[in-house]
Amino acid sequence: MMNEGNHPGRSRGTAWTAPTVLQSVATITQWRREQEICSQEGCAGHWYRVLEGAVRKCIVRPNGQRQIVDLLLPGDFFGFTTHDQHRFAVQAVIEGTVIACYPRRRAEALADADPQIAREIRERAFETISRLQEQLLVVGRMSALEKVGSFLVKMAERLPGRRNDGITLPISRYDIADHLGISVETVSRSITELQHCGLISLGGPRRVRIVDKDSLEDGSKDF
Amino acid sequence: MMNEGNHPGRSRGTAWTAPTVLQSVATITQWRREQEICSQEGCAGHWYRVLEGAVRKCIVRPNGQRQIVDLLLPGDFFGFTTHDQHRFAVQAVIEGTVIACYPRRRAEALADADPQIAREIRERAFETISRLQEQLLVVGRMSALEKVGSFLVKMAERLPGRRNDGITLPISRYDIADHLGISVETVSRSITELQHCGLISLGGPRRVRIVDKDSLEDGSKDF
DNA sequence: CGTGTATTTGAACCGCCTCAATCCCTGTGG
DNA sequence: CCACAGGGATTGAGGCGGTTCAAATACACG
Repeated sequence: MMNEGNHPGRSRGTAWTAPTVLQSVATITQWRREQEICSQEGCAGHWYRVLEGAVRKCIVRPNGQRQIVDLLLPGDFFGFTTHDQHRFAVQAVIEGTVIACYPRRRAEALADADPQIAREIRERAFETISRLQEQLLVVGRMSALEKVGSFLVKMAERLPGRRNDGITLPISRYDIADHLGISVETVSRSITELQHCGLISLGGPRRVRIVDKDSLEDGSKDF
Repeated sequence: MMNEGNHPGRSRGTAWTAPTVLQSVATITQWRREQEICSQEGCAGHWYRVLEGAVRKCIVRPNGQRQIVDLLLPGDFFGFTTHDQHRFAVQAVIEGTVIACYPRRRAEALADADPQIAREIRERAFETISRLQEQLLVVGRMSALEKVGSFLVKMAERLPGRRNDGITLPISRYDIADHLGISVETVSRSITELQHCGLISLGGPRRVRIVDKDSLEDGSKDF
């Protein structure tokens, strides 16, 4: 939407210590808000990892509906695909998002040479599978309250902000809406209602603290 | 629901030629309708592949809502997980479902010894990732008509029934409902409506032929 | 032929989407 | 410093779509 000069800056030695041997073939890049990542080169030839910030993988349908099929946070890999990354747009959500990029050919050569590296890549792929399954559990809920509630719990688990002093959502209500397949207004109303029920507490729109995790996940509470 | 005598029969040399070197450590088992697969032993220690039939991975919430988080068809792998297969129930959907089971330890040892096998497992994991992403695109739709339409298209692509003489759905309307996060009645009504619009044609409840694939996927049609 | 399950259809209610307006916060420029 | 603009977030009102409850139908199996 506001993406012209498309050459990201480079940086070395970011805050995130990447515990992977793939490090040796990685290129670290930094991206601006709403900037398209790797879309022009076809994606299929590289694997990626988010080191800082947040990334969304999305698609816009002919109707105009946008779907955010995946939301990547620090530590998450993406680009694990069999064929071409067909129709997905990948873009940085927040300013200063840092991405590690691994050329697929070279990474696979490393894996062929060292079983330990092969194991690690396999493990990362399995993590991706687990993450997508969790996401299906969230999006597959029937009521908006359940979707938003379980989404917030999942985010709290994935975001680094430890010890229950709350998290800072990296994405807007609009993103949450397109991620869960509901409207922005419903997202806002749901969050407000969850707050009134005492299941969460807010300190600003993006600051969320999980109060009653179990009720949020079950969706079985009286509300 | 109807799962007592829990010892599956064994069979060798099924119709499905499994094109994988993992074959050497595979145990082939056959399962009855609604039979629980591998749930008691904790799943985490094995990888699986569907050779015939169909398998669902699901969860039942405290509310009583059942969610089918994954639907496995012939050729699909499952059990690619990092930790324990936490809370999922895996069960055969149709009679005579054939599963290949690979002990994780032995399979990983094979991968360590042969980069080619490691590549294959990696590729299978990537296929799983692609499948889950496709699924997220389907359940993430906003209208029931779009969900059901794109679901049918995806099933037609995945099921072996080649040449557009139609497919035979391996699962019931109830399964589709719990898979898409909508009610059974809505599934039925959606299918009826898609038929009336001429986007699909039916020959019995389970026999579906895709007529207008593009309109089904876009969901942008006049309806 | 009876029983149970799967599927379809109907009717009423409610949740969510849509459209619209308002509020809030941040940044910008006079 | 204030005015203004713009995007994000919230709130309100109305209509539609989907859930729920109920019943009818179709079909397989013993």
